[in-house]
Amino acid sequence: MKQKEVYIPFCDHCAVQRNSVFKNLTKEEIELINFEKEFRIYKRGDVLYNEGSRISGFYCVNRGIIKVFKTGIDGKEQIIRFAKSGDIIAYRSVLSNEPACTTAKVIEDAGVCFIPSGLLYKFIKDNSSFSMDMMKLTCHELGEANAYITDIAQKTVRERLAEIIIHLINDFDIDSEGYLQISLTREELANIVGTATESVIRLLSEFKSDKLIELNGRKIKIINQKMLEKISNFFG
Amino acid sequence: MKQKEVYIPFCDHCAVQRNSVFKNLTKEEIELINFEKEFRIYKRGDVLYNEGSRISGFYCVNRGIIKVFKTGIDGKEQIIRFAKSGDIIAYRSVLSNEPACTTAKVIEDAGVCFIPSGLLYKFIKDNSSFSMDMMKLTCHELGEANAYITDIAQKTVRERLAEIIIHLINDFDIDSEGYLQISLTREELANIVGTATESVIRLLSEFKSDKLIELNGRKIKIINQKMLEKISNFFG
DNA sequence: CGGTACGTTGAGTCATATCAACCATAGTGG
DNA sequence: CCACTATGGTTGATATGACTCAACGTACCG
Repeated sequence: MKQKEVYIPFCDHCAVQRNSVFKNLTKEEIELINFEKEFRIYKRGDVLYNEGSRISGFYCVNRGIIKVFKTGIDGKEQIIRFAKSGDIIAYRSVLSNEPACTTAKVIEDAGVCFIPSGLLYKFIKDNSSFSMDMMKLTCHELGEANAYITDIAQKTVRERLAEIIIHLINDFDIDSEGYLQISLTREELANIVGTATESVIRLLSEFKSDKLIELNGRKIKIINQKMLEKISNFFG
Repeated sequence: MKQKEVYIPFCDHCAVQRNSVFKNLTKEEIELINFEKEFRIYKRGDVLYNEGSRISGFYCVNRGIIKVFKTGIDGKEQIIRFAKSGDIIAYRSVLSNEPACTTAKVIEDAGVCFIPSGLLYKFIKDNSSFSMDMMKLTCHELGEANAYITDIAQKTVRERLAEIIIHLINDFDIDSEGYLQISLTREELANIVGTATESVIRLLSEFKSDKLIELNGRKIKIINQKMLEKISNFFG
């Protein structure tokens, strides 16, 4: 992990602007993060932390994409969420004071700030607006988790795959040519949907012959989003 | 809903003792809840609030059992959690300031205190210990939701049913004769596991012939918990 | 006594998992 | 430079878990 001329982001040009969870911190508090944080650079495949480990802080993603997953029986990953620029991860373990219930692994080369737990506790204690924002964030995530439980329990793999594609569009956008701005292996897609890799492959090529998407390796081009939404039964 | 001589519980004899999320509130704050809360009595089948509605407060269960569920496609319920004495529900919607993402319905006749949102906001603002406890609660629930996503995505119905039974034992205990202290319809069981009613029926009678449980209507007697744990692949 | 909700069982079907073989690509080391 | 290996992608054949549909039993309730 050579780091030649690493540009370390300053918090006050970074998180605050983005309407992030830090938006209600005071100048002094931001300055404190800026002082105590540790900027780290990761490459694809690097692990930020492992399921079961105790962590002494949380992470704020500056750039890149991280996948957050649980490891199920016989090692199969279940991807719980992705984190991208502006998102924080591992705060759940810090706040519930439990070992990490997930592993975080880099999907696209990333720059991440590590912020010690102490600061999180301090801000929650001192700054009730921040406290409220954190609560809002957590509760929102809980709501999404509940929705996902229902989906996974009730929808078919086909519906779920379509829905995941819609979610990825919402979270990562598509470029001017219609290409989804995140590329995942078929296995990773399977590990979000909760199915076998082969099923994802088959369904993707089904979507392709139905002219809903086009495929170029890992790049997915969205042709008919409306129809995908219809298939997914998803109204969000 | 006739209420003759309703005994309204006093908060200081109630929640605080129980090592609940309210344990770090001051005497004055507890008194405030006691003053502003509204005690309500519900019978089996009554609905506390509906998915999609805006709610102006949250609920603290004094006695009884409530099921909290989302309604999926063609009206099939997905039970997310149960709430019993000492548990609070609907706080998620209040804190995230979103409409309720679940419906809450009574399973066993219940007494419930309704506490207006304002108090929750106030306590989070004024009392950082409480704020931290709420955060801990939410984050813990989020961890459980994540675990459940993984289970539902990766385990078979058989494994999940066994696991649910174990969870129910942990949450609701068994009486001196080994009977699980919560009784659910087969359909409700199916709506936790995320499967069809018929599948639950078949698997339960399978468990019965394997001498893992005995069945008396809705009452489930636990014979071989160890084996159920083994089947469920659950280590918690 | 009929009605409604719940429980049970059997039979047939289908979506999805599993297993296996094969190809493409890229990185590695001798 | 070429085998060698690992990783990811694809396709086909086969197996099966779980759902659906349907019929029927049971029990409680007004």
